Amino acid sequence: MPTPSNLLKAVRGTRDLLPPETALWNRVESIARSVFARYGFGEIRTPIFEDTQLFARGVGEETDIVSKEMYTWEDGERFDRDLLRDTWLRSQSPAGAMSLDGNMFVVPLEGQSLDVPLTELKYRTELIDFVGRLDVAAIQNLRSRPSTASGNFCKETRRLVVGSSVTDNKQEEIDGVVIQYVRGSFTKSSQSLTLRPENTAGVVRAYIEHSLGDTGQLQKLFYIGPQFRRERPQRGRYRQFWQIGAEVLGPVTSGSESPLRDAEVLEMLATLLDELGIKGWRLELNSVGSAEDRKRYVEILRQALAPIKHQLCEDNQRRAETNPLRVLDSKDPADQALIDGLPKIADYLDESSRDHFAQVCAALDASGVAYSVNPRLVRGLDYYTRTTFEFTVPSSGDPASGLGTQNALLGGGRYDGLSEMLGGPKAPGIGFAIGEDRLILTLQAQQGAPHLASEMWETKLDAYIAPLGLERNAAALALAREMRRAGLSVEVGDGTFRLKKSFEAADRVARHIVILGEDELASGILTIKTFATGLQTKIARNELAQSLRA
RNA sequence: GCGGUUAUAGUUCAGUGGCAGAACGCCGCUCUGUGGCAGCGGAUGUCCUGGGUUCGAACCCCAGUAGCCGCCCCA
Repeated sequence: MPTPSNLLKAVRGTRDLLPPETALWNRVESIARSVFARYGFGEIRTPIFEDTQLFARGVGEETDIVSKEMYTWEDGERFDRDLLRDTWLRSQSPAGAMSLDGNMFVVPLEGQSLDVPLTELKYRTELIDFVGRLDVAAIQNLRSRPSTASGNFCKETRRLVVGSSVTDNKQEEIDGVVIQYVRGSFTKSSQSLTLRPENTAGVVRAYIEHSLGDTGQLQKLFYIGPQFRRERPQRGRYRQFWQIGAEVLGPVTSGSESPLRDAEVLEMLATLLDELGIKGWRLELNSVGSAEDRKRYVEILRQALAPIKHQLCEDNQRRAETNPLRVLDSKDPADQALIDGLPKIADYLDESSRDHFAQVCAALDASGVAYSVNPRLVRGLDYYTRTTFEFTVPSSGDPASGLGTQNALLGGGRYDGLSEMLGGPKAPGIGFAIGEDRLILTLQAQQGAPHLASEMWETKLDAYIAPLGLERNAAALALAREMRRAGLSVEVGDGTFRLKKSFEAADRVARHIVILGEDELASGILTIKTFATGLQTKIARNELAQSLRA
């Protein structure tokens, strides 16, 4: 398709879903709703954007999702330059730098005029008080100076500020740029918001906010909706993607911690995939233990990796440093033997976690749900504890997949500490999220084009009304209203169409054509033709709906 | 963020320096109130954008943008 530069298009990583494909989406969602209903889940709809802190604390500040893949912006930002200038004049300013009471800002050493909009000021948290950000012009200005900042100046500045607690009049210098931090008491001027990158944190936030735990009841909630991550698009990965997910959580006394809940969720997913008609799915299961188990294990893993690291591929060497758990996920064939020799997390679980996992497996065995334990299955999000799982379909190379290299259809796990991480009461839980985009791709690949064609066939309308002549248009719409109110699906043509054209149009979209000409209007006896049989009959207007329904 | 690849009609695509093309779809006619078939005719283009080379560029060169696929990472 030609893509002229002045044409507005869906932005990178987003797309339009059009009929008839949307029929498939609706079918998937209605099957999901019906399964969830049978397991006692109710629907929850949380906002599409939340306070950035929710994801920073819930998902994990150090995860890739939070550190570089979120759509985040400052909402309600205000910048009153006159006020800033006044406060600056009143402040004690160290030589070569400018200081603003209650704010942090950055200025080149040579001392520029303050008329240049050097800073934007933002309220962040109580601890940090304020975060300054160079505006675009100022960054370019700094970059063009030979002895000053490099390309990641902005990132570097942000990290320094966010990561450190600010004391009065702290000052530092980076590449010839003085950064001055000052405590202050500005009123709140903006809030950092983020498009949700996943929905579990939002659900738990809502659970806390509405004191759902106080009901004493186990909460079973499902959601269907878009999520957002700023990733490079790829097969089955979009920047706005859809997830179907569910969460089971509640106070311990409601049984939320029971391994039965884990098994029930897994068994429900098996049922859902079967009812959707997904073929060849596999359930992979593991336990990552408690938060403490995990921390201990990561340390042990790090130590085990240290002596053999140099034998691993480049990617894994890096992972060994930054995120040892990811080494376990590596598919590099040369490294498999070494990876198999690494300590297994199963050996470092405490007794209750081990026992929990054994009971989950026993319940699955009893319900006849097939699974395989994958000791290497670790999840990227910080909040997971104990049970983690993934459902996959046959991977790349297999045409039945449709997913390319992304063979995970859904993933999830237990998150016993998440509520407390967000400042809520103890509320153990387990949940999952299905990548709906991937689910659809898989269904399309497995069921093929004939399925989609039949989907269209089912949506053919009951009738197409062909008015003959412009004078019949009004009567045609009136007839359509009558029939639609009787529950029929009807399309109306236009009186200017030649009858031949009406027939062609009608055959494409409807099962019957109703001819509405002068004779028909006068007599009240309508002419109906059925496309499938080619039979044409005359039917009294008041018997029409009845006859077409048959 | 990195790599590969692609970009021409509504769609799928052909076109390796010399008039902008095919198939399907769309519109019309053959056929004034009867579709599917057939024949004939027609309309539709920023050849992704900008620059360069050339008498001449959809085509060659440079840069950019976007799609797709993969890597990183992750559901």
